[in-house]
Amino acid sequence: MPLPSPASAGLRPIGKLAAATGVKVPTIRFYEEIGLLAVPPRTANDRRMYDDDAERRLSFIRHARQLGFDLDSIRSLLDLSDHPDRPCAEANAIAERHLADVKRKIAQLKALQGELSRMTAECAGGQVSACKVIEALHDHTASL
Amino acid sequence: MPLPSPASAGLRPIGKLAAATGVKVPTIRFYEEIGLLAVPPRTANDRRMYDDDAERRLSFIRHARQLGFDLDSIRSLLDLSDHPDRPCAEANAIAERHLADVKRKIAQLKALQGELSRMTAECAGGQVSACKVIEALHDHTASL
DNA sequence: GCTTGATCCTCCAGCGACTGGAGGAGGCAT
DNA sequence: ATGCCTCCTCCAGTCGCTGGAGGATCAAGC
Repeated sequence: MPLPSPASAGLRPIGKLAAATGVKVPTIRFYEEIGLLAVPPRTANDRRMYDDDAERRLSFIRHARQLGFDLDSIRSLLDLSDHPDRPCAEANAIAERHLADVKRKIAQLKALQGELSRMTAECAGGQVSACKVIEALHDHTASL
Repeated sequence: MPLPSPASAGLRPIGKLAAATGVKVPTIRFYEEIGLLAVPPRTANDRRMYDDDAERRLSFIRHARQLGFDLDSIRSLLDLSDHPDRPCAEANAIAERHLADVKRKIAQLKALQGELSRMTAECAGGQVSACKVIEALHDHTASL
């Protein structure tokens, strides 16, 4: 047996957790601060020690963030994940709401893309006084 | 003649400017604070008074914001707009950089859209324990 | 002239989701 | 024992606003 510390199976410090999950150290502390991640046990010298469960939870958060969910939604999703007996309608609703958001943003960005393409395409590269980009921005009749 | 105030042709207070441009009053003050909008003259009682030029400048900023330019880019674009003799290459570069950014974001969001669609489509509406949404978030092999 | 309500002023805190730095203590490897 | 790495806390900054407190002033109606 390695050490007589209390049930220290596979505990790692915050840096290892960060490396394992791809979440930066300050971000992990931030998640703890806002109550998204449980307060972990500490060593005698105040170092946070994390188990596999914490890693799973953090990975969950990371995936959700990569998918663009905001932290409040993730809070709800984690809560649901902790209660497998509850109906999954709420999880679905959160995901679909987010999907609708994403679609809306795509539409918006495509409109921007169109505008910007037109602006840059028309610019022949002379002086600012003839610049279509600057002109378009001065134009009151912007089609947005 | 209306008033003997010094050359007060078409000056309006901040609220009128806000109404005319669609930019909120605190935002106008914010733009002034960060040096994007020139410090306007004040009345004896400290009220800011704006002329047509200020309105044109603010409209320019607003259009640029609607097109998604960040304030630093807008600062540069305004600067260029003030110097019609300069070549417009820089303006073009700013617009094209932004366009590339927009395209990148669209691609990213489309990937998200795909992921989210798949997740929600597969969910049959039972319990959380069988929820594809929650499952996908727990899954380590997220395809992003 | 007086009252009422709108507008203006300054200052400051907050949003979301982190990010990074200062300043210091502790741990690990040679 | 040396030296570097990691950890700790606290705090300020990012971006582009937004809104509120608390107070002064204006314009219009009566």
